[in-house]
Amino acid sequence: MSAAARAWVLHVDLDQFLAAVEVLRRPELAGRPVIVGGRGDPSERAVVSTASYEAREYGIRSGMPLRIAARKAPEDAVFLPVDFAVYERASDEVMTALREIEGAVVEILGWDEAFLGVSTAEPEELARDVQAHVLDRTRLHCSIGVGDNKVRAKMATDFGKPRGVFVLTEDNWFEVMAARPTRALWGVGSKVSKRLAARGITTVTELAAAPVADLVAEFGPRMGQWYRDLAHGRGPAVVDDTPWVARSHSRETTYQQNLTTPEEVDRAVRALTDQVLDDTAAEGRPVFRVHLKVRYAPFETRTIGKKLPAPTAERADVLDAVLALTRRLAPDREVRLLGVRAEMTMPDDGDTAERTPVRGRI
DNA sequence: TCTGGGGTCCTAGGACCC
DNA sequence: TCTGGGGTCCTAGGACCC
Repeated sequence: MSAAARAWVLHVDLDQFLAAVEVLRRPELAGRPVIVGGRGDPSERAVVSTASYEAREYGIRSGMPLRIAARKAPEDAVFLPVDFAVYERASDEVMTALREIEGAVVEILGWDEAFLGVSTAEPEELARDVQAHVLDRTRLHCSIGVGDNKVRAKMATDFGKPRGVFVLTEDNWFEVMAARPTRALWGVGSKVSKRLAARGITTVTELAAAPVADLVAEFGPRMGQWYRDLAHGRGPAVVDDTPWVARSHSRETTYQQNLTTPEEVDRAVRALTDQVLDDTAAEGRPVFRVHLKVRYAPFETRTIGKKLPAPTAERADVLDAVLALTRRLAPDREVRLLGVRAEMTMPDDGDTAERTPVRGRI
């Protein structure tokens, strides 16, 4: 007799998504090291968005500066610019294919990944069917993590790459994860892993055994509990397909030459603010808070923000607020990157209450 | 070796009230 | 004249994700 059907979470993640899409429209690139990033010019300040598996053999990774990638790349490597519109279309096709899976609830996480909520007795078999269906519809390969919740499904995917399926549940969680560094957990980044290490916690096992009171003291009530649960592989299991509504829009630019004068910074901020306001205006939603992100050369990032006196759709008001923030910047330091973000009021309540659903965090 | 651009959400601590 | 303690709300800044 076969196992009874039960609820599972599948995490679908496209393999080398950007590079794969580029190879689809340029078949002659198949088998060559393909590096997608920036404007495709490896002499510019930009980073690798996606490297094909062939490029990864040379140590090229996402997030690596293009200049470094160029140094590592072999002669037949191809550098390509990021082409948002094309990936957007490919992503839509993938999500459409996923929604064709009978009985699946689809929660989109990003361009190239989604959770599927399913009920089945044979989750691995279903995962293989999903891979075949996505390949049939889009000619793109994906890896799938199968879990008894979102955390385990998400973290399982890496073990299945490329083109594989991996199952991570309460039964094998510690067998797989115990000895790994805390940084391997989804949501533990470099800062948190360092703070944990300072308290003698370096592995998943150590975090799982840490007194929750200690973690709450260090990280606050919510995150302290969350990190401990994470180390046990515990997490939410409900997949939610409610359409996503953006909370904010932002624009960022890294300048090829640093900005050295307040006038240059001013001009740059005006241009970025205009672009952001085009995005918020397109949604017809007022702005209630603005942020300015600045990266001073060589690499110190600061974020400053300001809530507006009242939500407004008036460009001049928002621009004034952003320009006021720029006056708080160090006048004598060179600026390498500027970013402007506008948080928008939600359609209904006019404020930040009722923040569901959530994308980017489970 | 030198680090993108798009997002979401949490926490500390001050302000304010009783 | 000098001074409580506790709660809640709000603002600003930062950490993390793909």
